Amino acid sequence: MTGRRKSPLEIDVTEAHMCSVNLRLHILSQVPFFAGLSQADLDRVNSLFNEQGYAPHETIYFSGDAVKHMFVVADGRVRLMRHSPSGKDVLLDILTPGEFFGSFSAQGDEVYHETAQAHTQTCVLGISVNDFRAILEKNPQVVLRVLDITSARLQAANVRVHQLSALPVEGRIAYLLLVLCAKFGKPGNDGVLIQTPLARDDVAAMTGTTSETASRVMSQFQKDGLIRTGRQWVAVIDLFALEEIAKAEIS
Amino acid sequence: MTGRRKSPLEIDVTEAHMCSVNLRLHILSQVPFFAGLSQADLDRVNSLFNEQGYAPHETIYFSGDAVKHMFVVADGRVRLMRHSPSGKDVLLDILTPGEFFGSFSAQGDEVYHETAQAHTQTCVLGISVNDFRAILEKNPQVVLRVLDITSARLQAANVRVHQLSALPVEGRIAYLLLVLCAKFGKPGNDGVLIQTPLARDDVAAMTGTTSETASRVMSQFQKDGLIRTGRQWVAVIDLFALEEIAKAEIS
DNA sequence: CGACGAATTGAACCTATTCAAAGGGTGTGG
DNA sequence: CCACACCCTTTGAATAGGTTCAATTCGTCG
Repeated sequence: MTGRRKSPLEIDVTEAHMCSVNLRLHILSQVPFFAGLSQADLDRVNSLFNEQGYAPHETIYFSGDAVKHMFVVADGRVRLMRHSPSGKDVLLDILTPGEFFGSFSAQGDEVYHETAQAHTQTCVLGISVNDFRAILEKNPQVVLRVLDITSARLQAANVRVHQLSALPVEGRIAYLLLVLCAKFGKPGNDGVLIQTPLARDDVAAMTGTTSETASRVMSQFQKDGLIRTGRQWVAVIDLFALEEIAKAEIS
Repeated sequence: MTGRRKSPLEIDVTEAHMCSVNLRLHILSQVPFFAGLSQADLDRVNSLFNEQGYAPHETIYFSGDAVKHMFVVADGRVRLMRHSPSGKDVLLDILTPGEFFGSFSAQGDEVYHETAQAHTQTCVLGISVNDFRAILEKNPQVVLRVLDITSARLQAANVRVHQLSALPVEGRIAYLLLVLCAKFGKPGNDGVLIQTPLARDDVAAMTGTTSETASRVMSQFQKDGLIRTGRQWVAVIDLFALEEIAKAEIS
């Protein structure tokens, strides 16, 4: 019935998207900062989470909402974004199973600073900030891991600041494709497919440009044989060439 | 002898810039994540730090250097920056006494991802990453505080990404001045003086533009009576107007 | 005072945005 | 199974915002 589809993306068409208990435990054990816990601790932690399914474009929380939960992606893709009154939204990140979002500062923020939205069919595990803080206070190694992850994200954010400040659009898009490739890449027939829906709008919102410009740049990349792309999908063919473009700053 | 100076900035002209033992202890006790320690612990921590003086523009470490120390600013101002091959540097932050820099992920990065440079006469306290990690492992509350600070910085970095993506230069500079005002502002005769040397180049490097454009924008701000500015200094007069300009697009 | 570095200002140029219209893939409903 | 409608994508042309290069002015310190 979908034999006509040209898109190489594997899509998940489950209905009410709930995850099995097995999947839950598997996911939690894969979350980097719970990796060190014993099976017993893990079971206890698991019982503190409750799950929730979301359809594409459904909002998990809005920027400005009071902080109540910390979340882990169990299945699907979650978008983290910031809004502007002008309507020009910024896409901070696309999260994949095992990644967490929401509040994770120990102090506890008052409100969320970004909006979380289901990007695909999604199952999300949530834990109240109080419960999460209790886990942090009881398990010092967990805090250290959370700190590591937060540091890495700060790192990545600074790279992005650098690029937005110093690189032209071409370079920023080239770099973005490399990052997404490292995160979502599945080697396929020709090139590495970025296994997530990815519209020109998304690329634009992640690189601080417009969908038209993103389209122009990516069309050029395709003409030059660096990528293959279609509606909502991209596959990277020539990683090395993209690296060169991302690194090349107008001397 | 400096009666001819027009600059309202208070500058520090000490020679070899070393800080007294009293100052050291005072600074360390003010560092947010050592705030909870007992006097005895504080003394022990203090003995693990060694101090170092720097003249303006001296480099504390280079981006790419192997990570060996974590630092705390004791006196003066420190610049954190990233380089580009093109020479277009990005200024990530200007640090003030009590703030820390260098590596602080528990895992330990291999190399520094940014360059630290003295912005003024500066005294810096350094601790080896091993010693610092030992403190983290012994004092869980300290880790929680480090996590909070890191989260706050991630927060700020994301705001910057948002602005670079969605705001025109005018708005970004207006916002920067507000941030610097909150951090360095000293109320004075007319307006709030930003108590740190601040060249047009610096403003440009923090907002992703050129010094010429920064100059044009700030000249306009001055004409409109929003700020007073001279060589290497800025005082903010109309906070509210700047907020309006900065908010023009931000939620 | 004199010299150097910082700031200003002008004009040409260029990148990326904006507005607009046409072309294509996807999946739904007939 | 086809056809249509919807949304994503492409492409074009005009415009604006910022950069670049260059020349001048100004402030600060020796």
